[in-house]
Amino acid sequence: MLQLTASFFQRDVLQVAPELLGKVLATPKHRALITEVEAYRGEEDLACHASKGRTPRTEIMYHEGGHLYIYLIYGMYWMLNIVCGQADSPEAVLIRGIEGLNGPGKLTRYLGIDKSYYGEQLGFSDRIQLFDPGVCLPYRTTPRIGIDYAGEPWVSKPWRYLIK
DNA sequence: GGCACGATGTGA
DNA sequence: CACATCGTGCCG
Repeated sequence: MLQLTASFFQRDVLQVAPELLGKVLATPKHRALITEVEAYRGEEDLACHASKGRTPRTEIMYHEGGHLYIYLIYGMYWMLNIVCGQADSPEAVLIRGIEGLNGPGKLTRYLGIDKSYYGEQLGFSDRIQLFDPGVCLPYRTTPRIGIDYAGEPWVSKPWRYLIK
């Protein structure tokens, strides 16, 4: 199976996100199909952490696609994101679900992903890789979860993608 | 330094 | 529905 590398992610996050469905997320101990993702796109997207501008936390989102953006939420759960797009265009895909595990916090706990993965580069890492089984799966979209605070139009953008 | 608040999950 | 639990952004 071919490994996904930088160029795959260095495109508009809205194009990359649906294509991530069905890709295989691999660590030394696990291997699982991605079933659900969400797109966060640019400083103008008030649901995107980059809407607060460039900070130590969001710094990696300003790098070119292919890096991992990891952050802690509710003091308990590590969120796994893949940076997309070109440098200085802060975009990322949140991995929300893998086969057999729904929920972004559950999958990182299961895979053992934490802050130490921040900035890791897909294609160069030996702790985490993404493979392409070469299939395109039918999917549906919905608004993103848990971002009511962002308000319109962001709360209504159909930027959550799930395998049908 | 202090404070409010989450891109969540669990259990009553 | 309550709440655990802590890094981050923002204010002072």
